[in-house]
Amino acid sequence: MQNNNTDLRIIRTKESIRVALVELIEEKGFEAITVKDITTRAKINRGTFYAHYQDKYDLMTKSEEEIMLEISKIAKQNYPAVIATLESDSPSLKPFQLAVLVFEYLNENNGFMKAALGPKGDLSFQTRLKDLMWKTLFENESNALIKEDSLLVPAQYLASYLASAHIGVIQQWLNSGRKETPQEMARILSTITLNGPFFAAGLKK
Amino acid sequence: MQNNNTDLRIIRTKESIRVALVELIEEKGFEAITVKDITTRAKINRGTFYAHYQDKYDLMTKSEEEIMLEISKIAKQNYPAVIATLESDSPSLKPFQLAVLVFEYLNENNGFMKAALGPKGDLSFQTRLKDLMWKTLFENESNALIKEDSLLVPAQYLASYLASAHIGVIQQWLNSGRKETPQEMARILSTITLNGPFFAAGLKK
DNA sequence: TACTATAATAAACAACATGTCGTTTATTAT
DNA sequence: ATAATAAACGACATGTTGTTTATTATAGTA
Repeated sequence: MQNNNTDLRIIRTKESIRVALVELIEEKGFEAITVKDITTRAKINRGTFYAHYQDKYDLMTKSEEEIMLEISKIAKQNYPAVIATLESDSPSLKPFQLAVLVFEYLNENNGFMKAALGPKGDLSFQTRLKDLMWKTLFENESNALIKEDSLLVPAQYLASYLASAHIGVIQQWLNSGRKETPQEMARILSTITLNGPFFAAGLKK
Repeated sequence: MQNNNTDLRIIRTKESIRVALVELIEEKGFEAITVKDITTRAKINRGTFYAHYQDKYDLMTKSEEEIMLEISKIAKQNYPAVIATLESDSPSLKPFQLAVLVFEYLNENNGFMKAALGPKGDLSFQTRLKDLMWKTLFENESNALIKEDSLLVPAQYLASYLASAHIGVIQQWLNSGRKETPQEMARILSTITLNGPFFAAGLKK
């Protein structure tokens, strides 16, 4: 009796499907891909694909879930410390460290991330990733944003602003060839957010 | 000899196609829509659709171009004044006024905007809209962002940050039922951007 | 009002993608 | 060695696409 996770044939098949998927998304975009494209590229029979996944959306969702889980772990393990630091007087170190971890993870999974977050990527993934960030910022039990009584704007717009802005910077980094190191990107993102975009631009003193 | 743009049959047909498109995007998302879906909903023959549009992407692109053109006009007419104000000492009035104009336009075209920018919308439209903002911020001839010599971060990340953040707030507003007025939204967006997100949250003094 | 150009229609077409079969072959675990 | 399982193969019904045909309906005009 073989195990689903140890049978070499299954591992090989799924691996080649994943590789083909990433390649094809970068080439023609997720929506333009057919199941036949994937199986031809992966050199497997079309029937075999359907033995493992319901359709291309099922494949994409399952690939995405693995990524989301990892990012979620990183965020949950580090977010409370970030907020605590922000509430203190020197909010400069911890947010930077969390950002470094995230950018290092993105860097390692660059192939999939670029494909999924790029202009030909998967809108539903981008939406879910934003939701993850949004909830981390907004719905967390010990969250400063919703406890704070001196908010100048509604908290949900603050969360949307931050979540979209951060993902926008990540997309720019991925699509322009990741020329900066994860450390440098973490510095950039922290600088803009902590100081405000116009201060970071030198347009406000 | 009838004119392409005045024949009532053509106007009626195109109008019903547009209405059907918006409805269907909200229901099942743009990518899941078939040409048959559109023509059934619009109560026209499928052949008639192909007499006016190449495919559903052609239809979407043409609908989007009208929107983009209007937004682009608003931005181009008002952006120089915004930058001029930012370079002076009291950068608070003009950005707000530009934002009001944009939010009023979005409010008027709420049906299409919600469909196209929503979670089931069109990724390529969102990408192009960001590009439009990005270029307005970054590539404009008389642009302070690229002239400024006291930048703390690379200008393209600043532009990506701002473009994504703004569209994120717009999406949040559209998807949560447009409870705030365009004026209120303009205030919210201006406040976060001019002061920085953490100042707006009261987390930074 | 009656005419005529043309838009809209119904119907059929080949090409292709989808998802599902049953059968055969190859590989794995015990 | 053998039972279990995955992969490959070919075939099938179904649905969508984009195009084309002959026919009907109608808007603008003389």
